[in-house]
Amino acid sequence: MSATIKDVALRAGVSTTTVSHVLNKTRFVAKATQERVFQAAEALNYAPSAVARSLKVKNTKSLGMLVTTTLNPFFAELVNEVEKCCYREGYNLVLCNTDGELEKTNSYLRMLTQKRVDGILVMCSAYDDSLFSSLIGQRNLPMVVMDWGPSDDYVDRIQDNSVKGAHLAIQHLVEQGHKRIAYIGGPLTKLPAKQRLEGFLEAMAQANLAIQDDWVIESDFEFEGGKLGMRQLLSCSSLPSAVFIGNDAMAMGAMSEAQLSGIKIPQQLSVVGYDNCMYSAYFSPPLTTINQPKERLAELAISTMIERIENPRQEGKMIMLEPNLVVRASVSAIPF
Amino acid sequence: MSATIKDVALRAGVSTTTVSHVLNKTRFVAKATQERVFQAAEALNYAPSAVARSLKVKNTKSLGMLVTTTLNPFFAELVNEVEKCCYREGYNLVLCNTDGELEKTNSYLRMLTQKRVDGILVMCSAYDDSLFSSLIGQRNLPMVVMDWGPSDDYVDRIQDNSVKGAHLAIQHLVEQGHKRIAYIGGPLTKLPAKQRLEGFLEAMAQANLAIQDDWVIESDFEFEGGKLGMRQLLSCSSLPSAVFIGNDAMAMGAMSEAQLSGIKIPQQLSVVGYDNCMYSAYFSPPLTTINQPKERLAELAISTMIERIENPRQEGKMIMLEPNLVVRASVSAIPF
DNA sequence: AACATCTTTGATGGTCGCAGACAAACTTAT
DNA sequence: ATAAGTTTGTCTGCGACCATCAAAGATGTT
Repeated sequence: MSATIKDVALRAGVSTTTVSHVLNKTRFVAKATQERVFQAAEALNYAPSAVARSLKVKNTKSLGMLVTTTLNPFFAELVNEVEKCCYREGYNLVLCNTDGELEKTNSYLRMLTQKRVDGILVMCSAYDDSLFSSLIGQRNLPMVVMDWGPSDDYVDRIQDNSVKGAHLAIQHLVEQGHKRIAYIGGPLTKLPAKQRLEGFLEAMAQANLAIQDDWVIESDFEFEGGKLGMRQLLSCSSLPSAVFIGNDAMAMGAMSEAQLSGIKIPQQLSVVGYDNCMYSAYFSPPLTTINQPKERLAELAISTMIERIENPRQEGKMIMLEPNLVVRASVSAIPF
Repeated sequence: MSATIKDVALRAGVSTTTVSHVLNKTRFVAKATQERVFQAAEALNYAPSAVARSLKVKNTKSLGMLVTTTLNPFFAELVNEVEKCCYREGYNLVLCNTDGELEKTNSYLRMLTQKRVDGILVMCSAYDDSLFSSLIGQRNLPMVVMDWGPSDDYVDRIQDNSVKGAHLAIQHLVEQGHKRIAYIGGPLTKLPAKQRLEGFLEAMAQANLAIQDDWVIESDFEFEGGKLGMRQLLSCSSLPSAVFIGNDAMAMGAMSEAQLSGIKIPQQLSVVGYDNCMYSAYFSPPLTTINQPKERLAELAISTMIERIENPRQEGKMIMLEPNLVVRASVSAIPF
């Protein structure tokens, strides 16, 4: 099969120790000897076995990432950023889509544990108890969970401030003169969905605006869910002048549905999304939305992870990220 | 740290061999003994070390995937399908975005080799010679490359039939009465871009339609590239009645730009995309596009991969996938 | 010149956790 | 008592790292 360190040593006429040392630059070796080693390695197309190495040094330089689904553009962008950070830090990323299935999640958790990844990034944004208990079984393994909060002192948590994000959205609409505002959100089993609804409710109350019951709709954070949500909204006896939508994917579905029904955005209906996915700048019209700092999120996740890997005994940190409003063209001002 | 097989053996009062055998069901062990082993494993929270195992059995049950960027929705969807297949087959997927950088690609190639992944899926769709030579250095490693064709007999290749896809698109436009057709394509350093252009040219010729030079635009397969491409197209002295766009991401950018300029789609301008990404159904209007069978692509890639892993000596296969047209609402018929 | 001491460089063998070839112990049958 | 079957154990090696040891060369001392 592939050459081992022994083969290289043999060919270079030195000991394996020497080979190891020149390859890892772990102590001084005579120039000439180094040269011989390099040549031998080259000739044999030698690639040191990370698995043997890992067995000895007890780390694998790989991280697992548990994510609901990368089909959602927000997650896709986040994974992209995480991958970039991992690469920069010399880690490999093993991608695990849970598809929201407990069994798949558990199975992956088991695999990752056995493969001895150095840590696990969790981005499932569900606060389901059963998942939770799966996770704590792995307590020994460094973990940072984003967008979700098992109240455990030994995992690090990173959260976007979703209730603030919702406030920002509503404030913007109010400033533009909107009073009749609807909401299409994600499934309440997910923390961000819950928080965004909460923020919506709060902000509406703060602005002294009435909330019409059939104008707050729970959907699923997917394209199709947005479409369905909008259809439901359009079937109401009276229509709002604006709608805040829990994420950009649903916003896209919703806008498509509205426009198919002949509704002009933003003239007849304003919409604000959430996430600021890349493509939301290319909607027709470009979407006004709440930005989640994905790059920052990924960076924090990885740096926190690495800190924890290097110092496993420290207490769990909790990091809060601040969203901000990105104004584009999907909200119109209402004249008084 | 974590318990080893030895600890389990000790606690269960048996040899490590027995533990190994009951855990792997690799030979008969008396019921009672099994029970003791399971209990011991449970009590110690034992998770067998896949790294030690891999060292011994010489496989890692993980695959590497080299992909330009998962920011592109098409790749994101493909990766998603690939991940599903991997999971089903008991493999882990390590995600490697090359971002089109040779250095990153090489670095990842090295890492994957050292980590002893069982195979590498390549989806860079560049036919750059330098990348090519990086790859053949890894000749020993099972590889299936999609969307790209290093003419090497020892790697498997899967291609979508992009020239046919382009034909389909143009035929559809022609059938709807279009004669003035433009094209915005991807960078010609990528094979699919090249093939789609080729198909466009062929199909136009077949339909006896003239090709206006400034109506064929080379862009970059990104959202923004589509936008820029459309801007360029709109600056032409005369406008086409339809445009075929090399992928859905660019189609989105292009449509957004056109609509921002007050152009009605499809009334004033028809557009056909390529890829049939999930979200293209939610454009305004929903996009007529060429479907690439992503699920099938992923399945073929993985099954081919596994075949090759099990039988490394076989000759390289070449598999061609057929695209098909998905009609939605972005093309209008032109009355004669 | 001969010996001691220090420095530079190379070799040896144990270890990580597991699998599996080989074989031993213990039953039961003949 | 021997053969055949059942159940379990011993031992080596996978490929790298590393602490320890050893040899050779350099320098100093008498």
